[in-house]
Amino acid sequence: MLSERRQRVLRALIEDYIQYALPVGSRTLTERHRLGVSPATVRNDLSVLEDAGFIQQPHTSAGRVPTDAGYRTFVDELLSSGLAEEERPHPSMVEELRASASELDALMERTSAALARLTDCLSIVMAPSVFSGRIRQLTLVSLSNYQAIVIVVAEDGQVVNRTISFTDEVTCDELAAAQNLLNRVLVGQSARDMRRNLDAGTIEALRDPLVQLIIDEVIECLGESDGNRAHSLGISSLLRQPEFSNSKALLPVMEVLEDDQVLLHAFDDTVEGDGPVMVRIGHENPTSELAGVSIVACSYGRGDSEGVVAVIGPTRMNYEGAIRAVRAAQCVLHDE
Amino acid sequence: MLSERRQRVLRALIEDYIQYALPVGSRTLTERHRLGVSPATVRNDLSVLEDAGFIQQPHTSAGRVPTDAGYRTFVDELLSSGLAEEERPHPSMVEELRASASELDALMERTSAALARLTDCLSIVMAPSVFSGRIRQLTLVSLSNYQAIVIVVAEDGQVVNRTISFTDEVTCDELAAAQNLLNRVLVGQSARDMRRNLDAGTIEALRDPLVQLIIDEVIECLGESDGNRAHSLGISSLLRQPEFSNSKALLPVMEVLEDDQVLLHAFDDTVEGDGPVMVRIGHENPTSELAGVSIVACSYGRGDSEGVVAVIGPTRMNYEGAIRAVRAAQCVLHDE
DNA sequence: CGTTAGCACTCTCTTGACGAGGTTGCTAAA
DNA sequence: TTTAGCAACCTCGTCAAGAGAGTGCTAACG
Repeated sequence: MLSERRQRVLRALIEDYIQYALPVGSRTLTERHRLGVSPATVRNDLSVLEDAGFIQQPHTSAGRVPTDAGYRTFVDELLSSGLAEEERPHPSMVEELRASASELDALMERTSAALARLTDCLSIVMAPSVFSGRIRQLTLVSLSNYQAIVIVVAEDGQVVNRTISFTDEVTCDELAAAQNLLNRVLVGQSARDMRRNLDAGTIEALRDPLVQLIIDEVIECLGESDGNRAHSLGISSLLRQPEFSNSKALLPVMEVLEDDQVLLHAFDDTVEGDGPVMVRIGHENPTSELAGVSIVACSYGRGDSEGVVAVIGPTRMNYEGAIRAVRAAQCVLHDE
Repeated sequence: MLSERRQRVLRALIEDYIQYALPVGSRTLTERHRLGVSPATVRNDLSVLEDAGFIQQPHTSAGRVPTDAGYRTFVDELLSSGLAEEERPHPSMVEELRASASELDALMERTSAALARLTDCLSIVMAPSVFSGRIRQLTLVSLSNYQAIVIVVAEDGQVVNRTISFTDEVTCDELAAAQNLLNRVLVGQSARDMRRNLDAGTIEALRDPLVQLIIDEVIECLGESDGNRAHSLGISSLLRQPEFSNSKALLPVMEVLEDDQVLLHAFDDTVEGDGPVMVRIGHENPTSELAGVSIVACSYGRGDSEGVVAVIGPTRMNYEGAIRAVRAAQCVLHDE
């Protein structure tokens, strides 16, 4: 266990490094913080902290830099103390965003933009899963005798659509009949439910091939669209950070980000429910491509279908600000 | 006017520079191309080409590098000769993509991915404007007595939606009545038409405040969504290019790209109709942020509403490949 | 007159040396 | 346990020198 002073030293070092992005030495530390001890003492402490794995030197005779483990204790301390739940974060942001966007997509987009601006990080806002959410209504629109669009409105107001092609001619009347039937049977179910029922073969009416085709397409479409409803902004914010000034450092991150599949699963273990904020630091990330960045994320929404809001930045990010901002975004998106 | 040999020299230099990304000198040029003259002669030619503004030296005693004007003549030559229209580009790509995606959004996404991969550039695919396209059908879905979703299906199958809030209670019956009325009056019109008719006050039935509110929202929604339906992929491709190895060079480009407004207007002057490919090189771009990159773009679609497909890369991009790929994408997206 | 060879010149890039600046670890004293 | 002092270490910037690459110029050649 670290003595109280050594904790203070670690904390001071991390704060300085977050601010200046340069290795911090013992003298600088005593000058910038009222530690009440001499540089020599701090040097001893730094040596202990290094042995404990919280900090390291880029090379002999440079200052120290926090390790992932160092950030981890820093963040844990933050989360357990100063950043108490009761603090209402950025009330202006919440109001402003709520007022500006009447539609979920727009709200997500603006929230993402605000998040990127506030944190100087990349931000990601993923819509609640429409696959696990219930269906409110289903509409079929004929494009021709061989094509139609199926539009699904989810319980929470999200809308997804898909074009269906028929091998045989389908009249408008048949389409209307199918629409009525499907609405009677499917409303209130999720795609997950549908798949289960379909496998079980419970419902007699669904034997009709047209209806079956449409259901298949709906299920597939709902599944696919989960990956596509992510807004991400703030690459330019990342580019401004010194750790990404050589773009080689950014490449792995961008590769992950441009691959929907990876992105979709990057937050699988985000705590469920309107829960606490998850912070993953550097090598704590599941994929090696993300070993150089930290992710602050939490889910939002209620019940079956939850979205994710997250920021990604260098491990030297402002964790306090990021956690605050992500909490605020969670508020904004919660009961829209 | 340049002599035939000097044109060959210019072309050889540009091809080499595109390939190796290093300044090219006279000796290298004679070694890599069968120019049939000595380095000294090439030196004279290079001097002439430099005076004419087609190439420049990064510093005395380096090789030469093409200027924007140099690329311009190179591209004009390409467009007028080797890259004849009749050449069917990448037939496998067209087929593969067409088969894989039943929905416009998915097709755009995949086309964008293929384009980025093929060209090693950033690719942008923008959906046809739903603002200028005609409406096929309009659906209202009640969320509560004070909220509803309006879903607009465009003639070409695109679907956009928006949540509307009412100040006074609106029953399902009222909503249904409004839906019927709106479908009778609006189908076949574009948002542009609507605005005109609304201003003129031509149609008596539209005096109803609920109907009027909905129309307003529809028009606004269609206008806004034009900016949001862009798919862009390939940032990682750009990051791999040596000109963007220091990310400072990428920053202005990313800032433009993350600003929907700018992006929307970046292609305003793209030739209309299923027309030729537009190439804008470096400083030919309207905004100074894009002075370091080239854009190869063309529009696709027919009639009222056209989309745009484009790639953005360093001025040292493979113009031939990019033009081919953009044409192929135009084919893919044309009659979907 | 266009083309070519030769040569001096220029500029960058790399290398090595050197000093300045900053930080550490150690030791001995308070 | 804390502190002051000191030697050692490493990086970074500058500087000089040399290699390498390429140019421009001049004079000769067909």
